[in-house]
Amino acid sequence: MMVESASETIRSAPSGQNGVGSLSGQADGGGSGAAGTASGGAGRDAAGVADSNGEMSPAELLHFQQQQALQVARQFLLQQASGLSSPGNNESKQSASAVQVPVSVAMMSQQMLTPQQILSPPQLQALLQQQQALMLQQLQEYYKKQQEQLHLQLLTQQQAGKQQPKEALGNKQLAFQQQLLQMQQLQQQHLLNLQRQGLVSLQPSQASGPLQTLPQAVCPTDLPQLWKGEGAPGQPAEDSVRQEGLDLAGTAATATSFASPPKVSPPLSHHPLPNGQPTVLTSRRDSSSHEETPSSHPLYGHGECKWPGCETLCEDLGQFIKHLNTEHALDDRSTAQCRVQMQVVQQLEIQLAKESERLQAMMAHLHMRPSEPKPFSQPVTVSADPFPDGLVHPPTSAAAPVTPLRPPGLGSASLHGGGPARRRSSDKFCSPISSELAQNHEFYKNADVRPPFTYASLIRQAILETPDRQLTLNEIYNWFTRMFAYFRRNTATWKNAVRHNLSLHKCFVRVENVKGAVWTVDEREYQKRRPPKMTGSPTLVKNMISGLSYGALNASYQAALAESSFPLLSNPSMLNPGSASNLLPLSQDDTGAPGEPLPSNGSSSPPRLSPPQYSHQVQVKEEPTEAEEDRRPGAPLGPPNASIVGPPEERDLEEELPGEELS
DNA sequence: CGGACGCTAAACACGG
DNA sequence: ACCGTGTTTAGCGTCC
Repeated sequence: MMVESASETIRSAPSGQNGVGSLSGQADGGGSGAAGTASGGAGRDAAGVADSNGEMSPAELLHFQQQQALQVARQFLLQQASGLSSPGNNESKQSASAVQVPVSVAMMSQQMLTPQQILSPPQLQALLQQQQALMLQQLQEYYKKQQEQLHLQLLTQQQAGKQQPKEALGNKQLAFQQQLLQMQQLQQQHLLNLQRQGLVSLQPSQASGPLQTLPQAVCPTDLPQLWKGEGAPGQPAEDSVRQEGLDLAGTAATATSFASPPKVSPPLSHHPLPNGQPTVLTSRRDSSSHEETPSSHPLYGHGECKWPGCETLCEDLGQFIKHLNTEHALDDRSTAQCRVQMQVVQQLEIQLAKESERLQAMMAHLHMRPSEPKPFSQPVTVSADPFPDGLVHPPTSAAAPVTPLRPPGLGSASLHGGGPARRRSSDKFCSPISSELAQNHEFYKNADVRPPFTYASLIRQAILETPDRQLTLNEIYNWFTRMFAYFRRNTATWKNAVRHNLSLHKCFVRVENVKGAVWTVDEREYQKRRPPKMTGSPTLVKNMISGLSYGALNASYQAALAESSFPLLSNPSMLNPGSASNLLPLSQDDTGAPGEPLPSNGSSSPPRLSPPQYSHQVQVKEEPTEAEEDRRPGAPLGPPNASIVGPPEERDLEEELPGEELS
């Protein structure tokens, strides 16, 4: 029964993932599928609105539409907020996720990940962070403005609405939040730009799609194409100019700028304001007052029309105006495009809200930890705990600013909920256990969730965290209970499992000690044991790749490597600060170097990667181990050495070395 | 399908 | 006799 439940849980995890993936997939599919009709449908839709409101002035119409859009956005927000983890109405969720997709590669990748690879919060964060860092450097200024604009808009347009609470963070938080948001936006936009650049050429065909699904699936990324697709020769009209005067114009401008590569500094004013307070007005004013030069119009820049998807070349402003009036008059198409643009903005707003939420969660996690109620009171205090509380505290927050967001939804972890088995999958991916652990330390500690690691991994972790790298069975038990709420129950079961694992795996060596017997880890064996499959596994690799983006891949991979060789290393954060220092040395030695625990602050934790088999690692480990053991006064670690040295172990014989062979 | 793994359960042996 | 520690074996499930 236990097994069953376990497998079930595990299964649930994957399904959840798939769910996400499917969502995105659907969104995508919707987009492409609708391609054929999208333009028509969308256009019609928009047209319908326009028609129905035909009596309104363009400005009013637009305003009206915008309001509607905002409302929708609000709804989305609410839905998202409420339905973050609850199965809610699929549609809304889908739309939400669809919206998210463009937001970050990480997220996207997450969706693509295999079930097992659900990015753990930290992992996700890591990815985000890395990406953000990258983008930040390049586009911070630029996007800052944009974000501000959105923010402003949002605030302005929403009557101090529901979002308030979120924004009601402390100043500090706000600042932090904004930064994060900006970064995220940067990243998002960067992606957009990249994609756009690559896709622009595709335009017509692709453009076709999404309008219809826009409300839900539209992602900024699609816009360019959308625009293009829709952008059939326009109908004559005369109000286009007026439109610009509307908020919408601002919106559109904003969106446009989003869509367009940063390099193309839109006349829009995106000159970075020092204080980062580019208001729509400001930008507008700037542009308008800018001068009479051709580039003074928000929609005009670099000699071309910036109307989404247009890019028509205009020699001067006059010509541009003319172009605007003719090509982008207040007609169905333009209206539709405006709508799209509004939606884009909405999406961004939604995203913003979402990210804000996330940030809050993060903040809460990082800063409120102390006050956080712990479901299970402090675990049994460990009698022989080397690191009393240490384990991760400070490091976690310090080292990983961006961390686990979710105790609630930890990727796979949460899924395991109660089931007993983490399965191989977990095993495979759990080598980076330290990272994962470090980052979700609090979560696991408090949540009755089965950690996605194998017993062997956990045991190893427990042992390695010790300065001496040796623990008595009881200490191991204590570590388990201390680190995981989950193990505060069913003691009989997991303890038995622990013992079983200790006995079963050669990587765990029992050493007679003065005060009894202690267990140590034979890294070499451990590495050996884990099939390098991970590395070799096409699937895994693929997943990794798909799941990781940009530098994340490297980082995570490195982390994985480091981890595999030595968990602690890769994640000093995992250790408590104090203890970390103690441990680090060891690990460093062992690892052979990772002195720097990945700047990623461990956040770069990769999805549970299986520990790559790195021969040298093994070696490294081996050595230290030996030496240590030998030298260790109180700790007689003879046995392990022997095996390491090369003594024929029964078990060893059985297993074939992957070739990582230390030598 | 089979092998490798992982998990749980359980039987046994030993020593305190 | 009981308990904690270790060792083994068996059955099952998952993944490749």
